[in-house]
Amino acid sequence: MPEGHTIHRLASDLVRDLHGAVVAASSPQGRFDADPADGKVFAGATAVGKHLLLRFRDPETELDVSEQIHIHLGLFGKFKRFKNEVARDSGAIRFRLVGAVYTWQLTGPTACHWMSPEEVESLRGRIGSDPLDATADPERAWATVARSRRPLGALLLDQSVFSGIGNVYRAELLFLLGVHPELPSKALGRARFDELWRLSVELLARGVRERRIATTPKVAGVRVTKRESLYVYKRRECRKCSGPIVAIQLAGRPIYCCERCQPAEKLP
DNA sequence: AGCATATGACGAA
DNA sequence: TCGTCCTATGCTC
Repeated sequence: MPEGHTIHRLASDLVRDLHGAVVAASSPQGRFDADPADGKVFAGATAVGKHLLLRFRDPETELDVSEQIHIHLGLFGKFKRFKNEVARDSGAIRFRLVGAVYTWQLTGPTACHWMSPEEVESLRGRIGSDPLDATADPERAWATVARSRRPLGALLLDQSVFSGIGNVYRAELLFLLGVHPELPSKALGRARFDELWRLSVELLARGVRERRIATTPKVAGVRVTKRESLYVYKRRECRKCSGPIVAIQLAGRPIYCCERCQPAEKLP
């Protein structure tokens, strides 16, 4: 389920398992040149929106490998963890990292390749405000939101404006905000933008903790069931008003909303 | 066994 | 806006 929370969680799990360890790296599928990482020290993982960057160090020279592995899971990608003795060569494994105890296996990514420092810099430059990045600057997103006539529901999926938000989070965020997905972005206003950013930070962070997207409240601190974890995404009936949930095509993908709780606004 | 489906993004037109 | 790529999973027959 790769929206930003998945990638940030992945980065911290990889660091927890492998940081400082010499790793064996390979590409059983043969579609990636893992050799530059083989026998190197795993030196860190960073999530940038939905992008994952992996760093390595040469154990002899103590020098960092200047290129980093750039991974983007896309819609189908998975990066799964196994105990070393259980991991096996099934399916199309693009990239495998073996540490002392755990093996991580990547399948189906949209991207898995080496990136030069310049390319990494350029990637960071084109990625919008990331709610999961403590140093993120929401003013950058606001600058676009305040000017654009595009529907807000389209901007939320545009990774150069916001990053890490995907199709589930965008639907849930707009529902919680009570805003119709087709509202022209510039009509949102500063107060509602601030609330949108606050909700994004809160919900994506919760996604990292719970390893899934959940936007409905816990009852007595208890984790809600999967069925009850979302307000509108792929649902038929609104959890608040029991009205119908409609799916509108926006930015090429369906966005689910309750047009009673998220009324279209009359614009001046 | 076969098929529909999926939380993404890109390039061509 | 459309077609294309990437793969696993869970249904249906």
